[in-house]
Amino acid sequence: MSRKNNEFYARIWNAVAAIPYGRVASYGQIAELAGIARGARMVGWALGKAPDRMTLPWYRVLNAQGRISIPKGSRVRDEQIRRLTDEGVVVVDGCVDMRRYHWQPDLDELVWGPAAFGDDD
DNA sequence: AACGTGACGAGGA
DNA sequence: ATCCTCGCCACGT
Repeated sequence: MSRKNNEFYARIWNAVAAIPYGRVASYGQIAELAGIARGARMVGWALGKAPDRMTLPWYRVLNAQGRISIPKGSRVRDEQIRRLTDEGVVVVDGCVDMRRYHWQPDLDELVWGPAAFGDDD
């Protein structure tokens, strides 16, 4: 913040806010959506500084492997698992099945557009 | 200006 | 599959 990059954070938060309920996205994915290629690390950093993290679906952001990146023992990690589970996302040992919950904007549009429902397989 | 840091990611051992 | 190393980007000291 303090710098013009404030807009840069806004984009990240905006991208995070775009993640649909019950779905998850990776840091790298959010970075790209925010226009910051390979800026995955920045996403996590920005989320930590998010002023409105209470209303932001930060918990829907995981690493590319579908694994929660927040260290164990952290109160926040526990909250993330709790919130995801509350949305119907199955979390096992801090891991989520990306094949099932990964948010794919393109596919999402394809699925929700026509008439199908979001549950392949 | 330089070096270290982090809620990352890809690739090699 | 797990562990380690290196590359990335922007920030903090």
